[in-house]
Amino acid sequence: MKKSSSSYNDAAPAQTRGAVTMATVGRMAGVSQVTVSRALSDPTKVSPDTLRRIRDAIEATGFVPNAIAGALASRKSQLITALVPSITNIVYSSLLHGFSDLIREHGYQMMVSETGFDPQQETDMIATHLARRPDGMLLTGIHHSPAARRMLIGAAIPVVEIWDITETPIDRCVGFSHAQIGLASADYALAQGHRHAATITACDARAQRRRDGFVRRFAAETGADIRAIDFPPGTATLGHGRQAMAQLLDQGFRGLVYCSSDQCAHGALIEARARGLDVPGDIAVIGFGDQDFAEHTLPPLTTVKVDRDAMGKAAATALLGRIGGQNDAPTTIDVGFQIVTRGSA
Amino acid sequence: MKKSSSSYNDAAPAQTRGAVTMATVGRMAGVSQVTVSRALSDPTKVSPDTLRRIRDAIEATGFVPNAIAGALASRKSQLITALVPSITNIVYSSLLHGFSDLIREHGYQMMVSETGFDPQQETDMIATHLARRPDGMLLTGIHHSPAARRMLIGAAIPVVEIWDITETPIDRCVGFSHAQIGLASADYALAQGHRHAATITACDARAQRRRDGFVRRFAAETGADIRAIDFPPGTATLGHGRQAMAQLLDQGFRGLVYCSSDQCAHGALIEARARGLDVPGDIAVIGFGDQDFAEHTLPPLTTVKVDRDAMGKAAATALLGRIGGQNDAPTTIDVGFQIVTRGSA
DNA sequence: CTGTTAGCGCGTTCAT
DNA sequence: ATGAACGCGCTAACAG
Repeated sequence: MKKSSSSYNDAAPAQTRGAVTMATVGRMAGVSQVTVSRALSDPTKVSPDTLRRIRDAIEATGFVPNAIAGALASRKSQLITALVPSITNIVYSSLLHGFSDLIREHGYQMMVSETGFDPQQETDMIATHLARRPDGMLLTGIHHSPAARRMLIGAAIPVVEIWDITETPIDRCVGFSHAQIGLASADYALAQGHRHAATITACDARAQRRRDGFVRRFAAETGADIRAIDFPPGTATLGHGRQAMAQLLDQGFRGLVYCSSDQCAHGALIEARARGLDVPGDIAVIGFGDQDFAEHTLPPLTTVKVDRDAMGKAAATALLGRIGGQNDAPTTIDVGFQIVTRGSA
Repeated sequence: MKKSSSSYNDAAPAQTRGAVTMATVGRMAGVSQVTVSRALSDPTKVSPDTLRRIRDAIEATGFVPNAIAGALASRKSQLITALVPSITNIVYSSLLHGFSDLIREHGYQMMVSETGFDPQQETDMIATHLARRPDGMLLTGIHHSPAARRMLIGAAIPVVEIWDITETPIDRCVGFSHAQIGLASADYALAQGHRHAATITACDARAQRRRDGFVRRFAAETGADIRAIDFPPGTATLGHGRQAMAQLLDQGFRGLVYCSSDQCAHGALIEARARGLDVPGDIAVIGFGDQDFAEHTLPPLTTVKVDRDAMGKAAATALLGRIGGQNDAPTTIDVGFQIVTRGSA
C-alpha cells in the first residue's frame, strides 16, 4: 500500500472543475453554441471551415458533450435499462450480452440492475430506472407487481419482457414456454423408456414451472410418484447438484433425474460417476440451458437449448422497433426451444 | 404470434405523453414546485400537513421524479459506470455483483459496458460513459490508451482500476499481481516434485502475465522447455481446455499443466480422465479463479483463489470514499491471492 | 416553513 | 450557413 498522492482531483466535486461546454468550444472557434451543437449532430449543416475550427477547439479543450443536458432538452436519453434476476448467472448475462451489443450499434447504452428474483425489489428498481427516463426497458419474466405495471404503463415507454411468454405482455414479449419444456422433456424421457424419475430444482418460479410440466406429464403416463429436491434460494451450483444427487442415491434411487440447470445436472453427473454408476444405464440426467460445457461432460449432457444470444437480439430488435415508432410488429415472439440429445439420457 | 394491439402507447414518443412534473404535483397539493422538491429530498423540511398533501398528489398522479433534470441541476448524476472485458465471464460479473450491491446501498446506480479486451473500444466507451457525467468510474486493468487517461484526468472524477495492480494508478487501484500468481504457482508445482510442465492460456494479457511468471520460475528451476498452447481470442471454455489437453496428450506429454482459468482446467481434467490417465499421477492440473465448481471436479481442482466479491466491494468502498471527498485512503490496495490445494496437483 | 429567482448545458424553433 | 431566444425539470441560493 502507498499513501495517497494529493495530485489528483483533491476535493474537487465531480463536474465542477473546468466545465467545458459547447459555449466554451464555440467561443474558441468563433461561433455560437448552437453551431457547435449542429457540428456534432450533423456536420453537413456547418461549413467545412467552421467545422474544422470547431473540431480543433474540441480537441484543444478535450470537450465531452454533456449527455444529461442533451437528454433533458431532447427528451431522449439514449438509455435502455434492463432488469435481470442475477447478473452472475450465465443464462442472463449472455442474454444481456446479445441485447446490449445490438442496442449499442444503434446508439443506446444499457443500465442493468439485479432483482434477485424478488418482486418487491423489482418494483423498486423499476421506479429508480424510470427516474432516468430510459427510452426503453427490458424486463425478465412476465409477472410483475400491480404497482410495477402501473408505473410502466404510466411511463408509456417501450417495454420488452423476455425469458417467458404470454399473450398479454405489457408491451412486447420475446420468450418461450417453460411448461412446454417440462412436457417435452417428460415425453423424451418416456420415449427413452424411463419409468422412474426425480427432479432437482432451483428456487426460481420459472424453473418450477418446467419441473411441474415434467412431473405432470411423466406422472400421468407412468403413475409413478416423483421425488423432488428443491434448492433453497441462492444460485444453483454444480456443488448443489452433486449434493442433491448424493441424497437421491443414498435413498436408493435409480432412474432419470430432471435438473433445472446444466450446472446442477453436471454436478449430478459427477456424483453418479464418482460412485461408479453407469450413466445413462443406472442414472440418466437431463439438464437445461445447453451451456458450452454440456457437450464435454462425461457423458455429454442431454439438455434443452434456448438460443439466448438470439433472444437477446430479438428483444433488442423489438425494442428498437418500438422506439422507432413501429407498431405493426407482433406483440409476442416465441423463440422456442430444442431438446439436445446427447449421452446422459 | 399475435398481431400488435394498438392500445399501448401508439406512436407516443417516450417522455412526451403526460409529463407529470413537480410543478404538476405542487399545483395539485396547493404548493409551489420547490416545496415538492424539498418534500422528496428532506421531508423534515416540510410541514406534516403539506407533506401529506404532496404525497397524496404524487400517489394520484403516479409522479416519478426526473433524475435527468436533477442531475443537471445538482451536477450529481448518482451514476457510476463500469467497464469490463466481458460480462458473460463469471470472473467479471461476480466482481460487478459485489460492486453494484454496495454502491446501490449508497444511492448510486451502475451502467456497464463491455470492452471485449480491446483498448480502442475501451477508449471509445470511456468517452460515451463520460458524456453521462458519472460520479465515478470503474475500470478493469491498469493499461489504458493515452487518450483514455487524458479524458479520465480531464473529467476529474474518482476512478478505480481493478483486477490488476500498480503503484501509479489513475486514481485508485484495487487488485493483485498476476505475475506473482504465476511465480507462486510454479513454486507450488516445483514443491510437489514436478519437472515437466505445459501451459494452456487464454487470449488475455493478464492471463499471459500469469503464464509468463509461471514459465520464468519453472524454467529457471528445471531448465525444462515448457510447451505452451495459446487460445485465439474468444472465451476460454471447458471445451477448449479439453481440446488443448487432447493435443498435449497426443504429443505424449506427461506432467503438470498450468491453465489460465478453471474452465479450461476442468476441460483438461475431463480429457485426461476420459483417457484413463491418473490425475495427478500422470497429469496434474492447476487452474485459476476458484470457481464454485472447482471443489467438485474429479479430482477436485487445485487452483488460485482471488476473492472477487470482496474485491468488488473494496473497489466500491474506495470509490465511494473518493466521491465523499476522502483523500487520505491508500491509493493502492493489494487484495492478494491464495493457492487452494486440492487433488488435481 | 415556504416562495422567488437563477441557472445547469443542451436541443429546438424561428429568424436572418 | 449561422444566431438569438426559449425551455427541458430540477436544485441551489436567498428572502421572507
